[in-house]
Formats: sequence, C-alpha cells, structure tokens
Amino acid sequence: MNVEKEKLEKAAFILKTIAHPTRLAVIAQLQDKEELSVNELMEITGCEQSLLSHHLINMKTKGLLKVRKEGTSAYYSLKEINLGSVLTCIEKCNCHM
Amino acid sequence: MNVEKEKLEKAAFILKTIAHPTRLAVIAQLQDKEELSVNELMEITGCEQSLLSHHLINMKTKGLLKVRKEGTSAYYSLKEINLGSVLTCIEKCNCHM
DNA sequence: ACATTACTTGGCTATTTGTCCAAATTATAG
DNA sequence: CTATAATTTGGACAAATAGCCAAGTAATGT
Repeated sequence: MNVEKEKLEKAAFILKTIAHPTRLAVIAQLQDKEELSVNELMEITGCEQSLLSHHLINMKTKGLLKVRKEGTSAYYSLKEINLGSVLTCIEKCNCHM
Repeated sequence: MNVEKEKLEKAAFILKTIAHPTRLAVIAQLQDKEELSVNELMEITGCEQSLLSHHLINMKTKGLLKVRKEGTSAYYSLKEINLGSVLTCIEKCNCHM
C-alpha cells in the first residue's frame, strides 16, 4: 500500500514536470532529434530564451533531461527515458473536452 | 504547426489535470472498478471528504470523469477514457530521480 | 418533523508555478 | 582586450493550485 502510494507520488511528480505545452514540445522534439541546443529549441517552440532556459533547467534538475555543453552552446537531450510514449498515450486517449 | 500547438496544449491540460497523487489514485481505481462512490474513494485514497470532492468535481468539469447520483451517493467513473494507460506509460518510463 | 448520512460549496491561506525583465556568466571571434 | 553570441540567474509579480474548515444541501431512515 505504501509502495503504491510512493509510485503514485512519483508518477504525479513526473506528470507535473512535463505538463506544460512548451515542455511537452521539447520532449516531443528530443524524442526524435536526439539532442538540441537551447537556440534550436527556441526556434522550434517559439519560446523566449530565458523562459525556455528555466523550463529546461527545471526538467534537468528533476531528472528528465541532461545537458552537454560545447562552446557557448548547451545541448539538451532526454535522460534515457521514453517519455514520448506518454504523449502518444494522451493522444490515444482521445479525450474531447 | 498550429494544430501541433493545439495538441500540445490539450495534452498539457489533461496531464495537469491528472498530475496529483490522489487524482491518479482515483483514476487507477476507476480503471478496474468501473464506478465508485465518494465514500469508497475516500477509504481507498485516504483523502478527506471535501478535498476529495474538490478533486472529483475538478476532474469532472475538465471532462475526465462523469457522475451518477443515486440516493445520497455520487458514483464517479471514467468518462470513456483510457487514462490508466498514461500511468502504465509512466511506470514503464522507469525514470529514477 | 428530526437526525443522519453523503456529498458539495465557498472562503481563506500558504505554496507553487509561469512569465517577464534585467543583469551575470562563459566561450569564442576579431 | 573587447565585442558578441549563447545561456543562466535571480528578483518580482500575477495567477493557479492545494488543503483546511465551516456551513450548506439533499435524500433517507426513524
């Protein structure tokens, strides 16, 4: 029962972390592009730089992304996770609200 | 592109709605119990009544649950959606933070 | 009619989240 | 050394969320 509760909390934590259009967009992109710089993600998502940086760092500190720094650039990628499947699930849910 | 954006917003909306331990617990239960009263959900989740009611009504107004009232009881159930799959996805993600 | 059970409502407060903006860092190019 | 490009940081503020509590409604049993 307590294990169950812990599981739910962990799941909720992850869901909360990804539950934002910009962050979902980032995840979706990283799912097939492997790794992208902040600049590239800026262009793709249309999100302002510092705000995007906040999102990325947030996802990184929560364990969903990792960074590789090269020159002046920071390349973000998914941390070994298949998070895209969550997006697919949601799509399949076909919840029409 | 705009369609894509709309999709992401919708997905984020749903994820935000379910991203809470109690709410996930409710969804998980309703996935196999079909429908449960507020009282039953209270016992299962250990959540206080009025708070649980808030959660349930919230999920209902956002289109994830539906209610059937019978006597003094309210029976909640999933609104035609396979939301449980999201939980399974998250579990499979195996994100260790 | 009255009490009880089951649920909802609304107000209040604390906390978290999202966004913006200006300043700071850091690496490279000239 | 200076300028520029790329990213991070931190403050400030509004809005959303979570939780608690007290009061309200509504159906049923006595």
